[in-house]
Amino acid sequence: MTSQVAQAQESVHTPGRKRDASRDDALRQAALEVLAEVGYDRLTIDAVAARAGAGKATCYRRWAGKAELVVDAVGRMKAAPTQPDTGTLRGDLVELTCHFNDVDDTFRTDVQAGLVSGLVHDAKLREAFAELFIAPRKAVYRAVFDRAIQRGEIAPVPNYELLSDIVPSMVFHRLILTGRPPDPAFILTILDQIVLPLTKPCAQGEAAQNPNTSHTQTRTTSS
Amino acid sequence: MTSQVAQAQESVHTPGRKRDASRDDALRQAALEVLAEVGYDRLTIDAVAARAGAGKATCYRRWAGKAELVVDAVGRMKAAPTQPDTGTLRGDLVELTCHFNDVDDTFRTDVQAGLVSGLVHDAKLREAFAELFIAPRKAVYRAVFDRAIQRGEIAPVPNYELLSDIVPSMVFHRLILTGRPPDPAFILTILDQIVLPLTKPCAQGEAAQNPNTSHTQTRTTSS
DNA sequence: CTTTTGCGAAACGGGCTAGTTTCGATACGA
DNA sequence: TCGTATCGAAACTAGCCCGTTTCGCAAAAG
Repeated sequence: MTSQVAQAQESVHTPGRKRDASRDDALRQAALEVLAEVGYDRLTIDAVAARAGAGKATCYRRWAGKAELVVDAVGRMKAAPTQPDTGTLRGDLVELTCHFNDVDDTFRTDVQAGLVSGLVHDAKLREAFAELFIAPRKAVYRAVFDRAIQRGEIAPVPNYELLSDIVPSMVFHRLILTGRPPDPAFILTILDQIVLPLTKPCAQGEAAQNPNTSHTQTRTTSS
Repeated sequence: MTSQVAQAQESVHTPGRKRDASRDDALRQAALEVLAEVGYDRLTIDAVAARAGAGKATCYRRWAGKAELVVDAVGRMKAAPTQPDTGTLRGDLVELTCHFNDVDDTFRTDVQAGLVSGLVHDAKLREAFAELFIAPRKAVYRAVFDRAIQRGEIAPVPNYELLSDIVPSMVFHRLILTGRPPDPAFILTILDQIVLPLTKPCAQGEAAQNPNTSHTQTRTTSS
């Protein structure tokens, strides 16, 4: 973006001290930590620079401002890697959701929650978030469902994209509204009571439309 | 809360000019509008007072600060009233979700989105939000499901609370991450492909556990 | 009329933040 | 060695916001 980048790549003539690449990483890491702790809108360049043990000038020499720094830092976070293959759909989903929501490693969750306050206003941040968190998640979910289908474990699901959004949506909802980090038991409940039942052939999309052809089997009295 | 309230109710002796009740409403309404437009953390008392055509002193004479004003204003919003009774579960849910998410009236949605930036940090605001938005929603959902059960339309659902969170969660997720207001088609898709299928008896909670006893009936070939 | 309070408007002090600039020290190339 | 660019640190300008206070005026009670 800035002129320094072009100079660094095109090493025409480079007098003077070289830029310390370790400062880039330190600042990015500090930005992620501050982001996780106080959220996007309360993140200040001063706090990031201080945590990195760097001067503000060093920071502004690399990024134009807060938005660019955060987007770059979030963008370079190690994307969720594990493509689980436990042999069962449930096993894959459990590992997947627990990993994506980082039940064990709270840092990624905190970063995600910290970004929320910025997502509302900043469209650029929203794009970066969608590309860096949502898109890879969707891809992994697709692979897991496809493997289960090829395995013959479930019938083909036309709406895997919808299914793969259930857990993240409900965890996100819970996180913002209650302020509590994702609970493994909560995730398992969603999986066992919502997602997995929907993969059964009897519940494939053909709902309602004719609500009066119902099953009048159970009343409030004893069955 | 403040001493003025006690004085107003207990009219012992009230010298001087009376407080203009219309200023309360004007300030609350202005607060909601600013909240919907710029969000909680970017809301300033100055902006609210200016929009209400009032002085800041008038505002601070009634509320201690930003948090109290917003909580009071949100709390006095007309709560979702319509207890739908269309005769079918699907009809009730459609009316319910579309109303709660205000497909037609975007103001309530904007207020909700505007609150998000404050929910992350402010626990008090989170409690108010939960009490004023979540609790009544949950109650209405419960009534709708209960009526469907009594009607014999569906089997008793032990997890109505979980089911009633699906639509709001996914709409919320979509709202924050894409920035787009809730789409009626999206809501209908969730209802018909997720919520309603789960009310069928074959999909009642007993999922997975034994993934190998699967139903190897349907392959990718024609059924 | 006088007193007391509410009203809108404006100003003020204190605090926080962004982004720039300065300073002495350090590292690199010519 | 000399020039240049980076480094951390700090000072600095400018702006925004909060919460309080002041001011002139309007209304209600004695």
